[in-house]
Amino acid sequence: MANKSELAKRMLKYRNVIIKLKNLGIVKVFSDNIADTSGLSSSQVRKDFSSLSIKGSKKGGYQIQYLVDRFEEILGAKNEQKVIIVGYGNIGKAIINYQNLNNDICKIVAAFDIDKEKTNSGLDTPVYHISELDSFSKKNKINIGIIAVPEEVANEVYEHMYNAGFKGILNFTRIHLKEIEGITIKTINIDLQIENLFYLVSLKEQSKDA
Amino acid sequence: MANKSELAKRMLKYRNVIIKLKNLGIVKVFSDNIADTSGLSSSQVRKDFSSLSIKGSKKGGYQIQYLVDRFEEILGAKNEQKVIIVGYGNIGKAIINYQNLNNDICKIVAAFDIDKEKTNSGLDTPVYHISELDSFSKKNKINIGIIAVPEEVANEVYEHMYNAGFKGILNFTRIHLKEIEGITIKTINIDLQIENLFYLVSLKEQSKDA
DNA sequence: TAGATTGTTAATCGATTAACAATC
DNA sequence: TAGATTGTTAATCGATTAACAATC
Repeated sequence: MANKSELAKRMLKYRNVIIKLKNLGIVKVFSDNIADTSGLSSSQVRKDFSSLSIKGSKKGGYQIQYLVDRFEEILGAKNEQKVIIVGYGNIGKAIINYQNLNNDICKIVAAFDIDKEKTNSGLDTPVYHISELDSFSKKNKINIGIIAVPEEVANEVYEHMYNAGFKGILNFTRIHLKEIEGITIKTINIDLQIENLFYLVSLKEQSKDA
Repeated sequence: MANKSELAKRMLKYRNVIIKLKNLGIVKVFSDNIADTSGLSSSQVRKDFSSLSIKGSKKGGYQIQYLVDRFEEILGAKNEQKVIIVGYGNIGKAIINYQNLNNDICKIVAAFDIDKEKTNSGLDTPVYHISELDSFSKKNKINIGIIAVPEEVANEVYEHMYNAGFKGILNFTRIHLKEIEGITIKTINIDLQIENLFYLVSLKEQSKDA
């Protein structure tokens, strides 16, 4: 289960790293180089490449341009995609700011909120009332969205989006959204990560004292 | 390796979920309830609780107040902690906005940037020149920081913070920062998550067509 | 008692790593 | 050739799950 998702994550890492190496003017790389820059083991790099039918030459390593091409082929050309966000509170706004800057991966083309006071179609990222979500996403063929609403309504919004035909959701709330057949969910829980960091650091400090 | 970190992550999840259940007025829970709300299996909940010496009663489940107390004991009281952020560009600003809102976990008390034009000690979150990082963090006993600088300088900033005695780093760049003895790193790569989501969704759509 | 749930052990599952033959 | 690196298989490692005895 974690399988596909983890490999996919590594694939994206590989592509990013490879593009960076190419930009540095490097022409060929060894599994070791890629391992170092991506924080993985060389065994894993070779294993993944092998499973993706990416060929290297013994002794010669991998041609960087070939890698770039292969990954583009496998992952699809990297063209900007459109997403919408539900929830135009402070967090929603912060995400919009974060995302729409120096980012060629995706663009948040609209926000939706239940509060009519917040709607404003004159902004760079227009804000519509939630009741317009279905028609907007259908019209613009958008099926991936971000949830940045208060926890209490996260599941409700999730269901709404599911019914509206969304296929992918990026969840910024602390609530666990149960994955239903036909929809993929990713959760980014920044608070949890920070808490986790604090906890791990405190653990280390304790064990050092002991 | 992933071990400790994964368990820690689940522990934080447990605490969050348990507090929510308590706030709903629930008095006792079964491993099943916790599994559902946290997206884990009941086996795992029982196993984790067991390894944390958290006792339930057969048939009676777990007393919620007891759970709250135990987790507080284990994880430490949840009091706000201070962090700083390096990088006061758009992303840094977005993170500051995100973090300092409705969040009792941590507070970003200062930002640092190399650009003197950006320094401004009059803001809610004051911005200082990077040269003041060492003295500020020492004076305020801060050893956890966020990196939100351009990729090219991420490793440089990382080294700087390491030398300044930082113990934990939350990395918002796409660069892999190699963990050194004595410092813990968490990376939050929002772009990668979104890319990943797009990729997984497209995979599913393809397999459906086939 | 009958039914339900914990606590724990054993089985499974899968991911990662080690190792090395093939070979450039 | 000698040395180095891939590609792949086998071994390891650990995490998750299943199952069930204990027991409330």
